[in-house]
Amino acid sequence: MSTILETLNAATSAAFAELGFPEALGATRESDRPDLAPFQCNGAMAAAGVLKKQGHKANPREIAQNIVAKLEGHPAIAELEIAGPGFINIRPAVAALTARAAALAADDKTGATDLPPQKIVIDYGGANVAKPMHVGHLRSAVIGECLKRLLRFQGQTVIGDVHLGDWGLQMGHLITELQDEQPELPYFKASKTSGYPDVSPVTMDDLARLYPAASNKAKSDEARMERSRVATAELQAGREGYRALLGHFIDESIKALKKGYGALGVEFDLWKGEAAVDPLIPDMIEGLKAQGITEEDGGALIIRVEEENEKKDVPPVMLLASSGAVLYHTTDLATLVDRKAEIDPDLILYVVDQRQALHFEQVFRAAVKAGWYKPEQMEHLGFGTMNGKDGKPFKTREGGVLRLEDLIAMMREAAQARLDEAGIGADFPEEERADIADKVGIAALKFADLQNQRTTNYIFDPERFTAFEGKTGPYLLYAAVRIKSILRKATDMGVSAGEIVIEDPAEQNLVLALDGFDRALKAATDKYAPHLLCDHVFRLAQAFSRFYTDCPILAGKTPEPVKASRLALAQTALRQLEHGLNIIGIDAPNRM
RNA sequence: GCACCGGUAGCUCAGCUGGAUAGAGUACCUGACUACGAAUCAGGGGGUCGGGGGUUCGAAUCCUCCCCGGUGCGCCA
Repeated sequence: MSTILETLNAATSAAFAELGFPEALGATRESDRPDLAPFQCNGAMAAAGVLKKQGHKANPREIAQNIVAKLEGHPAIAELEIAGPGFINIRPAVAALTARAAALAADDKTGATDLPPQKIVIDYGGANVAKPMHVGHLRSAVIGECLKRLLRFQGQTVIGDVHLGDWGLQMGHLITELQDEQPELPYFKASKTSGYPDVSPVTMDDLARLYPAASNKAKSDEARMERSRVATAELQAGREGYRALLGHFIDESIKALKKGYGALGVEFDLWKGEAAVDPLIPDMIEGLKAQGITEEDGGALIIRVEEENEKKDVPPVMLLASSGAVLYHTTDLATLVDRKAEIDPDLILYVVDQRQALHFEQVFRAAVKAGWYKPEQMEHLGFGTMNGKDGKPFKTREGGVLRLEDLIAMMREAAQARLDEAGIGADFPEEERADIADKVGIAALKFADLQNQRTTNYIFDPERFTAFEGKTGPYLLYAAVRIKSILRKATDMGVSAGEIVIEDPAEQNLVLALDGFDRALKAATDKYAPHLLCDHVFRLAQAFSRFYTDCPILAGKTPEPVKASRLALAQTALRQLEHGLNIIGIDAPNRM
C-alpha cells in the first residue's frame, strides 16, 4: 500500500500532466508550513515559469486553480487551498488516514519497503592491533553499524568487515620491543621454526604499553627505528617466530576489540585484516605489471591515476616502496582482490574518516584501471572528527586520547546518577538497574553521534552527551518504555487492540508521522545519512508523546472502541519505534 | 600553492535537487502531575543564515570574489 504522500503525489502529478505540464512539476511534499496543512504542492509557480519561457503569459494562481479543480473530490483529499503566489496546501482526508493506519498496523515492518537486493560489504571499525580503542573509533563503528542495519532492514545482504590494521611497521615495533623486554622467548631464536607455545606471551595491556614505548623511542633513535623496519621486513618475508607472534598479537587484540565493540552493540561478520590478504599481493602485483599499468619511479612501483584536465593533483598509487615494502595502498588493493574472489559484492562502502578521502580516491581509481570494479561499486563514506571545544580532535584534560571504555563508563555513570536522582527503579533488582543505566548511556552516546550529519566535524561536549532530555537517545527510550507500560496495563485490564479509527488531531498527527517511515529510510539510505533516520524517529516519538498527552488510552471514561483503536495505534507506534531504534543501534529496556 | 569540508538563535545542530513567517534541541520566561510514567506536554521571547556582488517573480540554498576555521596533498597506516 502506498503512503499518504505517495497517494497525494500521484494525484497532483496526474493533474499537472492532464494540463499538459511535465508530471514532475506536480510533486507534492511535506509542507514547510505545517500550521496551514500537512502537505503542499508548489508546481504552479514552476509551471508558470515554463509557459513564460515558451512566450505565453501565465498566472501561477490561475494554474493552481485549474489544478485544484482537477483534484476536487479526490477521496484522499479533505481540503485544498491556494495560498500566496500559487502554493497548493493539501489536507488529507481523515478516512485516508484511518485506512493508512490500519495498513501500518497490519504490517510487521510498519510501512518499510524493500530495496532491490544487493550484496554489500561495509568496511568500518578501523581498529588496529595492539592499540586500545579510543573516541576516534566511535564514529566509524556507530555509523557503519547503523548503515549495515539500515540496509539489512530493507532486504539487502550486508557483510560487515572490521578490516583490522594488523600489518606494517607497528608490528615491527611490537616485536622488537617485546624482544628487549623478554629476549628469552622462543620466538626470537632464528634457528627455531616451529613448536611455539599456544598461549600468548602478552596480554592486550602489554601490547598497549609496548607499542607506544617503541614508537616513542624510534622517533628520536634512528637505530631503534631501523630494528623495527628490519623486523617488519622479516615478518613480511615469513619469518616463522615473528609470524607466530603476530598470530598472538592479533588474537589478543581481537578478544579485546570484540569486548569493546560489543559494549557499543557493534558486531562484525568478518574479522579479516591486512595480514590476511598479504599472500595475495605477489600475484596481484604480477597481474598489474602484466596489464602494463604499473611503472617504476625512483625505485618504487607505482600506478599513475591522475586524470586529464583535472584541477586537483592526484598522486600515484604506491604499490611497493623503494625498499620493496608493501604499503597502505597495496593492502587495500589486495583486500579488493580478496573481496572480489570471496564475496563478489555489488557494492563496497568504506566508513572511514574524511581525511582518508584522497587515499580512497587513489585506490578506487587503481581498482577501476585494473578492471576489477566499476567506479560506482566503491564508495568512501567519510565522516568528520569528534572535536573538543577548541575545534581540534578531542583530548582529555590531561591532553591524552579518551579511551572508548572510559567514555562508555562515563555515560553509564551519568545515566545511573539520573536514575538515582529521579528515584526510579529503587525497587528494581540491582542487575536490572545496571542494565538500564547501560542501555540509557549507550543510547545517549550513539544518538548524540548519529544525529549529526555524517560528513561534518562536530564538537564533543560531555554535558550535551550526558543530557537525557530533549532530542536525545533517552527521550526515545522513554517514549518506547511508556508504550510498553501501557501495553502491560492493557493486558492486566483485559483490553485488547481493535479497529483503528482516526479522529483527534493528535491521532492524525501520529499517523502522518508513522507514514514518513519509509521516506526516512529511503532518504537515509540514498545519502548514507543516519541523521535523517534519527530525525524521523525523534519526530515519531514527539508525535506519540503528544498523542499520549491528548488522547487517554485506558482511562475509565474512554469508550471501549476508542480504547481498542488507540491501543492498536500505540502498538503500531511502538513497533515502528523499535524498528527505528534497532537500526540506530539502540535497545530499549522494559522499564526505566 | 592546489584541492576538499565547514561558518545558520546565547550554545549544539538541522534545512542547501531555490518557494510562504529560516527550524529542532538546549538555555531563559510562562502554564500543565486527585486520567495510562513530568527523562513529559503546551505556549513565549531569541536570527544582518561569515561578508560583497550576480542569476531569479522568489536565494540560507545556484554562480562569483573575499574573510575566518578545519583537513589533505609519493615511498607511515
